[in-house]
Amino acid sequence: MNAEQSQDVQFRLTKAEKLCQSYRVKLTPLRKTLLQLLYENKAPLTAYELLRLLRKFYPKIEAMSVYRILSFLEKYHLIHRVLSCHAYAACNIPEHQHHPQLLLCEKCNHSEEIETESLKQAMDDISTKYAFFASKKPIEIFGICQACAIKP
Amino acid sequence: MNAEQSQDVQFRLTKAEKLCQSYRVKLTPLRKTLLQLLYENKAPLTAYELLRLLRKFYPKIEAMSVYRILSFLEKYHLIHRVLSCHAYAACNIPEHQHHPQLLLCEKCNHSEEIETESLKQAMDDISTKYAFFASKKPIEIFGICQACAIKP
DNA sequence: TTTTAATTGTTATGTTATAACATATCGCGC
DNA sequence: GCGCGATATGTTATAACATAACAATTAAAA
Repeated sequence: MNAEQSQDVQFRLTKAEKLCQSYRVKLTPLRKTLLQLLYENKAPLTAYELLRLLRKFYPKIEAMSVYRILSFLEKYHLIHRVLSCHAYAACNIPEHQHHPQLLLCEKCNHSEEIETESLKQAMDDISTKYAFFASKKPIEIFGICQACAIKP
Repeated sequence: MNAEQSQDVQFRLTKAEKLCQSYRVKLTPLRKTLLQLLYENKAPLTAYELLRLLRKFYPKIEAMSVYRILSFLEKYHLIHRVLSCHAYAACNIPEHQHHPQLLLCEKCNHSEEIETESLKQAMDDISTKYAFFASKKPIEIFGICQACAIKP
């Protein structure tokens, strides 16, 4: 990770801290470390991948704790649970609630959070047409990202 | 299940048989029974739910066989794998390949396969805007269906 | 009829997720 | 500082989902 990226991670962590303060909840060291791991990874990480990574800092941590932390972070919109790949991705815009839209690359596993107006519009159309009240669980779109498409 | 529904199941099974014939593959009794179970259920069923149901007819069947049959049926577009709930739903329009759009009710678990032009359009927009080549894995939209919304 | 491919059986194990209860730590009123 | 409740984490067990590897059987082609 280069200096710019590392700075970005720090910036996002600070933002997360402030958000937690505003919610009157605590971003404990454990929670912060896990969040940092997600910030440092473009690809969503599974609970057990996070477990292995966390053990470098907290050798005795168990799966249960990881799941608890993930629940906490999800509750405060700091991460998205990516249902389709049993994994968890950092949220890019935790400061306002939204219906997340995720592009998931099937080759490199990277996830990109997007905000596309026509997709929002489509959701509205569906609500109307089918009287279906969509929740805010991420819409997961699979495919091949540009970087992977141009690779040999 | 009433007579009309039962007739519909038979109709879809016949259609599935014909499709398999056209693909030169076999819809064996085991595969057909599993498919029928999915046709008879509005809600997607998990592999292990299917296992329990199948054992009424094939008492000695194991999980592995269920997964194999599910792979087969998915390969020939007869069912969709619903990633988010580890479950499998019958496809409504197996005769032509498409990018499935699923409405999943969080209360009653029913799934409805829809075809909404604006959602298709949104996918095209995203392809263009992000140079992202979407695959045909189902788009899963969560929420509350009309029937559940009006219930007490 | 032989031989080849497809299907199904069997056992073992890997992966993801939660339940239930114990212990520790923090913040607050006193 | 002390006791108390709330929050956070530790610990163990187990449920739920999924695949690997190899054996046996059945169907179809040569």
